[in-house]
Amino acid sequence: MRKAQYTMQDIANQLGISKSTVSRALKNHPDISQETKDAVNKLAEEMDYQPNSLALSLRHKKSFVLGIIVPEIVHDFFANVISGVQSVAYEEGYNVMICISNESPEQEKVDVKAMYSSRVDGLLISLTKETKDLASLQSIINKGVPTVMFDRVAEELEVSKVITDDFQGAFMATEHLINQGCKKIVHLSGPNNLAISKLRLKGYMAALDKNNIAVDESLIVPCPKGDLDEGKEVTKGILNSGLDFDAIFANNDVSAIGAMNALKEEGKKIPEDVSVVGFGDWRLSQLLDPPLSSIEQSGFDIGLQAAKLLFEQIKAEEKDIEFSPRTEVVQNNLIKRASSLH
Amino acid sequence: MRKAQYTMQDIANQLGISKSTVSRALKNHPDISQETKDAVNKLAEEMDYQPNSLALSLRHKKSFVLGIIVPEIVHDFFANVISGVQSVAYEEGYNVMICISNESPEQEKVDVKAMYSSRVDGLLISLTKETKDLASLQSIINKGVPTVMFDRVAEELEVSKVITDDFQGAFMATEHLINQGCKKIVHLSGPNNLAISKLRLKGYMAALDKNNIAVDESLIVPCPKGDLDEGKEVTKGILNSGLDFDAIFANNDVSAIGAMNALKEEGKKIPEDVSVVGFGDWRLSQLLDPPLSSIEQSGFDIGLQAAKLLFEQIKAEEKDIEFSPRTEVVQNNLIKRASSLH
DNA sequence: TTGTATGCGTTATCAA
DNA sequence: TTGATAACGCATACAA
Repeated sequence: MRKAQYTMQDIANQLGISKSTVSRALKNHPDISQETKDAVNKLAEEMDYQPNSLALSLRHKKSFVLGIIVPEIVHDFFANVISGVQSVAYEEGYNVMICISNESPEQEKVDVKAMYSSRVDGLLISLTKETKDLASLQSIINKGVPTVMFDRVAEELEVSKVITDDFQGAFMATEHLINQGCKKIVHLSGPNNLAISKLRLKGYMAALDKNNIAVDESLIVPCPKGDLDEGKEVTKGILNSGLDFDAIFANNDVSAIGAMNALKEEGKKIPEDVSVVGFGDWRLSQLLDPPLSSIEQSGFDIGLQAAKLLFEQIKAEEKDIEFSPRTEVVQNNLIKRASSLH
Repeated sequence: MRKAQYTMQDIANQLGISKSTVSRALKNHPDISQETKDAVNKLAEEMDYQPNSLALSLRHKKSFVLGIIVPEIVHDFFANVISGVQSVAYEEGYNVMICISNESPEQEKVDVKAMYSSRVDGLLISLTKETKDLASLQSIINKGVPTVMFDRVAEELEVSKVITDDFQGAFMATEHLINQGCKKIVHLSGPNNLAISKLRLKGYMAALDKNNIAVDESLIVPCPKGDLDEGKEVTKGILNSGLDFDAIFANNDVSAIGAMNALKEEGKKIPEDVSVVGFGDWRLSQLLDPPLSSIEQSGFDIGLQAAKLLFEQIKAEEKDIEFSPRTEVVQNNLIKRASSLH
């Protein structure tokens, strides 16, 4: 049977004082005599007394818990986000409660309600791919729970958001290739309907433009599925078509790997014959042979920024200051190839 | 300013009834008239009333929260464990609170205390690599919090544990190679002082033994560091030494990739010339070219088993039944190579 | 310097 | 069928 927890009342009884004195002694209240404090602290130590956060939270209407809802967790990006959030939460003395919506909008709704029931002091959320109904999220926002969306955000909600800079990342990747001397850069582009695909394409074109390289439409090859086989096939296709190119900037990390595999099979050397850069988030870039340059969507930084933004809001609210939602754009990082650049 | 939350008292006031009636109506208590129930439910719906779990927890001395402490989260294995735990927790109507000890024993202690302060109904923990002092963990166990350790467990604690079957996994990997016709199987072995290395080596030897293949000591090559370069160098070394072999079973996934890279550089075909199997946990096995067979330490299953074991214990305790700690061993899975086996 | 009383939101016991 | 009250563990306004 689970032992009853020790409470302040227990300490008070043993010492023959009142529980409010114990309460004050434990938090080093100036009114309490050193003598009493010492006695209380000593006994608390002996009994291994641990305060009950639940009672505290109820009392203060503040749980010191942050909620985070992610679509999946077995994914470096989201794992990194959580890691970033945790690091900020720790500093602030907060705990983190996690829900995984599993890409299910229904689960997501349940999660949002659970977060409110747990009275989290703030909520971080990245939406499911299929989330349409924002009612439950809107509802928790209406209830005044500070909320920050990240990565997969909903434009229509008036909350702070943290997103990656897709344009800038693509720009960096492309310019990185240009700086290596590449002039005919293939872009494996993503689905046209996705905002991120468009932004990455724009970044690619902007970099070319800045460096006075004309955009060649035939170098922009769609890779909508973004899987390994597609990347491989598409790359073999352009190799066989005789298209002249000296680099590939892939919209997607998996497409990039597919492309690398195709290049190697066709006897091309990387990066001597063709340089490849991918856009994505995966620590295994360095396990590939040769290692792949990549534009990393820094999940950690996103988590960091999102959590900081959330705390700004939480603190503003505590002080009853108005807080205007804003959107932070997190810079991407170019993970340099381990081998030398040509 | 954060709006005040609605409480049962608010519903009661508006309806001119008492809060206890509201409480009963909301949980469909048989004593309450249908009329009242309908009125209460309707108003609760309108006000978007959400019960306060904190008050509930305090009242019931039960938080419906599971705590999980992992050394890191940006790691497929632990991410999978969390995923497995979540799936069980959801079914039981529990939430999950996560702490990341970041491989720091100090942080771990803080986390354990935080978990107790939050009055989690159960704790899952995988230790830091350097954890020596188990006092805080012992303390929370003494307080009667159901606890299950997984993967990195401490022998000396009398709690349930869930671990992977290293012997069986290595046995499977080796027999998989034998079944493909391999007879001279190199084993890239891990650090001698680690229990898992020994178990994997024993599994390798047992499989050979069962299949009447003599153990050749020269085929057992140490790869203590387990990094990419080591795997590559060691493999090149054995290739240059003229050692005759037709397969590699690597103790570690990264060593396996290093080995593959070396083989490819030396013009060996995989799996035609040499078959490779790794021991580890990484979804990218299928992104490699060729995809690598691997013995997967199923983090998800570990999480599943650990959580189930934990709930068994929680429920036994609620019913005041005594519960004896036990250790579950989770079977590994062999992820088959996508290409055909020879 | 310390004690008493009250409330946080909920449920359960006992009356009505 | 409903209401009043106490209790969960803690902090604080007010008394002493």
